[in-house]
Amino acid sequence: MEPISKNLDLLKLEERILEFWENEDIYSMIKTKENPDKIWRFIDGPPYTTGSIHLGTAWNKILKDYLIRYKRMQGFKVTDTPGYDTHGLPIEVQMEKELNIKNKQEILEYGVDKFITNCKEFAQRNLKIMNDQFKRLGSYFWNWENPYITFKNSYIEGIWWTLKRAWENDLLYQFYRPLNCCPRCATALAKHEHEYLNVKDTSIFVKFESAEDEKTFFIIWTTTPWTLVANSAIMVNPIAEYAKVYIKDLDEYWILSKNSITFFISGQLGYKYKIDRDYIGEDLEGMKYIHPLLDEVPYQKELAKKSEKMHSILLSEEYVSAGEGVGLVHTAPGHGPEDFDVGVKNGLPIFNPVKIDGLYNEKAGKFKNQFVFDANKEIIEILKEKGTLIDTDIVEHEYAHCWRCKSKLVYRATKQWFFKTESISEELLGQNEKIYWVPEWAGMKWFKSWLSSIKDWCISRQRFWGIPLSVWICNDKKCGDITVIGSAKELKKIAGECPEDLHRPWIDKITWKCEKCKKGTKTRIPDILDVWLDSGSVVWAAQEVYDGESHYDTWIPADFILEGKDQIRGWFNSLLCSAMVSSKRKNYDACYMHGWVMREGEKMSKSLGNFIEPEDLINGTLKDLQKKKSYSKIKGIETFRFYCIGATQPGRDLNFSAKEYADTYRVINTIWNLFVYANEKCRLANFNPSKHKYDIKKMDKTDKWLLSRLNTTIKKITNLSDTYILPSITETLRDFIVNDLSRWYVVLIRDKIEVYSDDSEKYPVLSLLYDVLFKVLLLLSPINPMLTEEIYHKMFKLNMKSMNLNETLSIHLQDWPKVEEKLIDEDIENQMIFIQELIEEARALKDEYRIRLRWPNKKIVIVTEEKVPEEEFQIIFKKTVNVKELEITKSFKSNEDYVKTDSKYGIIYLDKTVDEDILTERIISDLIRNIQFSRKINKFQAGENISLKIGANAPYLIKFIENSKDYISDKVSANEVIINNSNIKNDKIKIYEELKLCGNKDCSASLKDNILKKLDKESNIKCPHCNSELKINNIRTISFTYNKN
RNA sequence: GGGGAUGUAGAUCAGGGGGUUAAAGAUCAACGUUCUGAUAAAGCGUAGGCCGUGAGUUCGAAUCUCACCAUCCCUACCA
Repeated sequence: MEPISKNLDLLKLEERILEFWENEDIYSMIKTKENPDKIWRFIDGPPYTTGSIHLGTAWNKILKDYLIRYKRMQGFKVTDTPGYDTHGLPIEVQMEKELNIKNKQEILEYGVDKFITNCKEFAQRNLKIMNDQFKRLGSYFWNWENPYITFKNSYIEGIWWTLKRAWENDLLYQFYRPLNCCPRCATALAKHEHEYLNVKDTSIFVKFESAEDEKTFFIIWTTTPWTLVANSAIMVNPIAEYAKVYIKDLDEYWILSKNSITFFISGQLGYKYKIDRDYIGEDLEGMKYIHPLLDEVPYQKELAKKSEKMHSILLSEEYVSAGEGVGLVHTAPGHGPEDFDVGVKNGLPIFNPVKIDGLYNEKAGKFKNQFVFDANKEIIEILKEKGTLIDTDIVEHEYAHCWRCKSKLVYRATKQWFFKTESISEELLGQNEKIYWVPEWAGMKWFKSWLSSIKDWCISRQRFWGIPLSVWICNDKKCGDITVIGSAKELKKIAGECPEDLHRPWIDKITWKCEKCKKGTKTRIPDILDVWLDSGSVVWAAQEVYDGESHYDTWIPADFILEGKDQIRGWFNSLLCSAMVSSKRKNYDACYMHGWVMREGEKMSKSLGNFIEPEDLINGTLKDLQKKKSYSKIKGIETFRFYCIGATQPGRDLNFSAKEYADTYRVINTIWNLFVYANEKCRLANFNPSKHKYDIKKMDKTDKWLLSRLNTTIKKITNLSDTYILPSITETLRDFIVNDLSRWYVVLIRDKIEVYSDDSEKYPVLSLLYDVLFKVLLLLSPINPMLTEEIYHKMFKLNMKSMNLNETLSIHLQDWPKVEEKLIDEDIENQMIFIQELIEEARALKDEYRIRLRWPNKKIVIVTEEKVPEEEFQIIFKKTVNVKELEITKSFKSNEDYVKTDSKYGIIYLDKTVDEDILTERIISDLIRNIQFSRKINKFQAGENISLKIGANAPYLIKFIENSKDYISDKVSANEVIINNSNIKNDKIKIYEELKLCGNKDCSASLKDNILKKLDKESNIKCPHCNSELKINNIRTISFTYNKN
């Protein structure tokens, strides 16, 4: 057994262990050990390879790492393949920044092939960096050499398989409809890519002139003036009340909802008015108006010819509420899903004059090539000039933005490809019921609610760096036949060729003669796929990485996945949807959802400057930690590992606080100290685990209690791990190690295992402690893999045979400890709790009467109705409270010798009287304590002998010392004790100390420096223990001296 | 607008399918003190809470119901 360093330097320790794992290739030993028949199928949700990881990513990987390690120790073969999301806007946007490219057009000018190559390199570069960062977290035994990467051909083929299956299942279709598009990225976006941000917009009230009645206007309100260009109709609610109102100030008639008359006309505008006539909404149907921008947008005249209903009032009960606004809703079917709905129902042309980059096209007339949001102002100006603008308002509302570049999105009708997820909503909900969610509400509330309002999933994007849609369409207009390709092999078969790299632009070159009409050419549609489909299909797309074969149809659902709450609409959603559209079954059985890492209650973000990177913790460079000196030691990642696993309930945000993080370090330090202590005791005793054994039959109750607690703890942690209740694991383990082991068991066995102890139990107890500590180390190893590896090497590795276990090079080749049910004894645990409570109360009572714990008392009487604890627990009580006699009874008659306290278990009486024996023990224990302390200050080793000389200035003290001579020499390792009849002089050659005692003989308490200092300055100082007045000339002294070493 | 989570000591959080008990827990911080050859460790004690606010159900509510307020999140057609 090697010594363990008293100083815990986690930074160096971690680096050493990581190097050891690397050099010895522990990972391949783990893989060799795994049982191929018992698989725990875990799927890593892939992070984007956009840069370095932050604390939230670290948290995520550490939680996963805990379970990977745990399941391995339980004998599972674990799918430990990490993944990286490499496609999509996140990377394109970053790449554009790097290349100083401002928009899509510039990419085309730069060259798509070069751009794609750049993106791939960028992804690979970041992947390597992130790989190293994850490994540094201690999440080391993963298949980092061979992660699944979404840009690989084999992966792309997996996604094509999804498309083909969805096509065959009739769940893939193309459709023209309004969708939110990002004008900067020039692509359509799906619902899960919208980010709602609060913005202030100018809203306008506009009057549309009636085409039929003179001086009559329809009043509408909108926050998006730019959509007026494409206005096609006005909607009203058929059953709401409307009115035609005469506006005296303007000498004209307005039609609007009755509700809005008062607040709007007289309230907001201050006009005098008179109601001319009432309408019910349906009365208004078919009334015609003149489009307010007819001169500027001449195409509107063309449109008017296409449908009778253009520029007229339509009815919609669903989308118009008369309680809001003015009750008439401006409708542009090309710019809103509801407008679209109503437009289609009424046979209106779907007019979208906006290009994908947000600029108007030529059909917008005067506004051609203007950016829609810039046009707002001009439109308002024009309306003002025409006198049709009634009023403007600033409204603050939430508006959808691009998740990557934060541009305001533009609703515009466009032709896109969709998965029919809305139609399978019921099935999705049904599958969700069968998923085991932690926390339960993540699935049964959040995800359920998401799935119930699910819309068809728009999967096509008008971009470059992504998986190309494997859809080829015949360019013959009459034919238009569609082929969906499911693999590279299939493509080669049908087209005769297949590019080496399946990305754009190479894939775009693949065409073939239409096999249906024999005239046209099949050409690929230019779109790429929504990046969320990439990761959504991982279960089969990464099949090759998982087990070396591509067999998409036979995929097996993941046993477990774990991600943050943003994945409800992200990965959790895309996984389930892509499995359902392709295979009509679910692809994960259990799902753990965690929150986000917050900092002092705020979301961490680069813009707020409260962003923490794992390196800040590892190197101890976090400012909050440098502020306090005692925090400056906290380095490395092990503290964070322990902290983040237990810091918060499942599903809740982790509010990172430097203080709590530092508190966790104290726990780690206590655990370390515990092992240092045990290690030292074992070594001093020449403890040999294969020779010295404990025998369960001969054990006392304290030891049985420890084994019971250990097994209770193993059982609990095993249960928590199996049911994925992660946060309670560290709490349970901490409680056992710190409270039961360090603060209680070690205190009880201290005397037995001291170096000078010749207790017959010494070696059995050491053996038990050793055994329990090893199991603890195993329980801790998935949480703190590096710390435990170090201790394993120093203390346990060479002795594994003695515990009937194989000696392994790493602790991570050991198995999870088994619960020994028969050792769990509830009665013993309860009795111990009971006696601990009593001990606390009794100690508090001594404390109240200023009786030091090392001073014995004659007797304690406990009056209680509770069951009397067994003899052994009473012995523990007597020992730890330091009392000679304990009586537990149902009734007791007290006298003036006793003081008492009421406790929740009964009344505790303490005999506070002092006789000669008690007094001797008091004085001698104070003396011994002082000698011990002095030895320590002067750096004497434990067990190192001294030659001691003691003197005192009172005969009774001399007598007591004489009587206890042997006892003293034992305790302080003195091979010689000389007792002097008077005080010894300080000769400065030897170490000299003295104790000042209270002059009250029955007290004789040794006085602390602060009391003595006070006594020097002022009179009327009372002894804190006996309350008698202290006088300088009455103070008694014991002095001692011993050789320096 | 709709939905959800959270609200318990100075801080961070447990608990809570109503009630053995007059008394609501933990950890950290504060204060006091003890113990100690694990020693830049550890223990004990004290103080600190109308369990967000207000109603309701009940013999009895921190716990169940409703409303409201606050924080955060999700969702959405604010036209």
